[in-house]
Parts: sequence; C-alpha cells; structure tokens
Amino acid sequence: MANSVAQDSGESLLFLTDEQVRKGIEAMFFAYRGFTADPDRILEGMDYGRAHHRAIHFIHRSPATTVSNLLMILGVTKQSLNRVLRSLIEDGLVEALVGKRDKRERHLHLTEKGLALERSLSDAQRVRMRSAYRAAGPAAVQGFRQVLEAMMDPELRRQFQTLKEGGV
Amino acid sequence: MANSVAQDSGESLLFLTDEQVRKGIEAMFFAYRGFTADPDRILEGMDYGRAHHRAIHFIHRSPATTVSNLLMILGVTKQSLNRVLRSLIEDGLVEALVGKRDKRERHLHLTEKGLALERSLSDAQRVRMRSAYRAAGPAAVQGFRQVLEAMMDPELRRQFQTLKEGGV
DNA sequence: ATTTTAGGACAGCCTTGTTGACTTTCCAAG
DNA sequence: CTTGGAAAGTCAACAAGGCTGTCCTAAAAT
Repeated sequence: MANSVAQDSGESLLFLTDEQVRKGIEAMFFAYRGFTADPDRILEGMDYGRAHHRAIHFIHRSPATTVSNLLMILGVTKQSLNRVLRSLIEDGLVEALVGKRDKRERHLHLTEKGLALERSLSDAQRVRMRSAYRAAGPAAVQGFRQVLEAMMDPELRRQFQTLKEGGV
Repeated sequence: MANSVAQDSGESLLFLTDEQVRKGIEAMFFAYRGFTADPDRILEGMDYGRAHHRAIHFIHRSPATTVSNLLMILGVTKQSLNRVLRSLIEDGLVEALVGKRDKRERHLHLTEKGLALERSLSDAQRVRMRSAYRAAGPAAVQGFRQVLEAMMDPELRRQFQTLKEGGV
C-alpha cells in the first residue's frame, strides 16, 4: 500500500489512501458517541431524549424562533418536532407565544426551568469539548472546524453560518 | 462577552468563550448529518438502515470478527445487532462461519454481494470525506483527527486505536 | 458434573423518525 | 368583499431501531 506516502503528516492530500480516509470515518463515528454521551446521561431518567436536547439547544440559540424555522434547522418532520415540543411545553420548559403579526406562527422561548436544563446540558457537553480542544491544541481546533464545515451539505452549511453570526 | 479575547485565531485556548465552544458543538451536529447523508440515501429503498451500514462497515474492517466483538465495537445490545445480522445473513450479504477452535463463536464475513454494497456505501462516504479534506487542507485534517480522538470516551478511544493498527 | 460463555430467538417496551389528513390563519386575484 | 390557495401548526397512526428480560442450545472451562 501507498501508506508511507501519506504518512508524512499529510503534506500531499491527493495521495491519502482509502484506508486513511476510512479512519477519518471511524473517528467521526466514535467521536460522535462521545459527543452525545454526557447529555444522554443527564436526560436518561427524565422523560427526555436527544430530540428534546436538540430542540432546547436551538430554541436557546435563537429565541422567538418559529416552529417552521426550527424544522429547517433540525431537518426532521413536523410531527417529530411537535411531539417533542408538546412535552416540553406541558412540562413548562418552553413557552409558545402566538405571533403578533402572523397569528399562525408560534414564537418559542425557554422558561426559567428550560434555561436551567439547557445550562446543565450544555455545560456537560462543553466540558468535554473544551477538554478535547485543550488536549489537541489551538491549531488542531482550527482544522477541526474547517473540516467539519467542509463536510456539511451546502444548504446546512449556510444555516450553520447564519447561526454563527449571532454567536461570534 | 469576552469574544474578542478568543477571536485571535484561538492562540489562547484557555480563553475560548462558551459561545465559541458552542459553535463547535453545532458544527459537530451539522457535519454528522452530512456524514451520514450519502449512505442513508443509498440504503433508503433497500430494506436497510444505518444499523446495517454500521455492521457491514465493521465486518468489512475486521473480517472473521465474532458477534461479541462486534457488540463491543458498536455499543448496542445483542438483540439490536441480532436483528440486523439476521437480515443480512438471510439476504446473503454476510456469512457466519462456525469457529474452528471455539465452535461457539461465529466468524462474520461479507459475501461478494456484501462486499459490493460495502463498496458502494463507503465510496459515497469517502467521496465526501475526501473532498472535505481537500477543501480544508492537510494541516486541518491533522487537527480534525486530533480533536475527534480527544473527544472519544477513553474506552472507545482504545478500540479506535486498536482498529487503526490494521489500517495505517 | 457443574458452571460459564457465545450465540440465538422471542416478547414487549420506548424514542424518534415517517406520512397523511385536518384546522386556522393569511393573502391575493377575481 | 369574497373565495381559493398556501402556510403554520396539530394530531393519528405506523415503522425503524434502540432497549430489557427471559429462555434455549452447544461448547468450553472448572
């Protein structure tokens, strides 16, 4: 195999072997398990799962967002989101305010209780993220983000970048 | 917020704001969707899903692996894997050979048909991966892998590294 | 001879994805 | 002004794929 060619710190990307790309794929698989592990642990036992976490995350990120907007970001169907949203609203974590201008729309907000859960979830996830960043070093973090962004579907990348603007 | 502090290309990781780490989290979420999109597209319509893909991937990666070994790698329960494996065997994509030394064990292999599907799945995924690598550049790829590896649970990291040895 | 291990089968549950039918509201064309 | 279509949201019903738990066989280990 032409392993030795690409082994030299990846100076010549065009010669990356299939095996090396495959390792990237596996790394992605194992890392994602780690990535979701901490929030999953917190959610288990409560009646919630990953779907609730995602909804909470993005409502917190973009307060007063509508259901449709959330649908686009999450990439699921209306009913999947609706079920999750209903339980969050019933439990008093999320508030849905009828739109002023367009009464068809519901503007979603986290309540105090919702904010508290969001904080505990994202704290846990950030701890892991931050420690991975620290272990890998600043340059690696830069590269990490570049590759992730290049890996997204163009449409998702635009949404991601739109979200970014508020944040940075 | 202290955004300006960490804005300087992450030279000082200890001062990365929560917002910046949060963006890493979102990047991971959106990138994973892209990561699974191509195989999902291929699988849809066939009777298979992501679970089948994962099994096929790791059987191809470690031929003659046993069921227990696969269970550890995938991190699912016997029943979850068994359901998947049964359909793959019935459809003639996977062969389970009784162990020579230990007849309790089944050694799993892909058949020609299984290899063909594996190839089409991993080709699709590699195309995306490779183009992301190319877009981000060699240094970024290095960093990408470092952060992913640091993000894994220690136990999974060991398994990942064990798998790597065969490959690199 | 007994216990442990690898694997398989089956029942039944839960989360979260899907589609499709149904309101309510808004807007624009007649 | 009305009416017809599009958009936002709700709900019912189903499927995939996780999970647990139990029971079974065959082989290995003690």
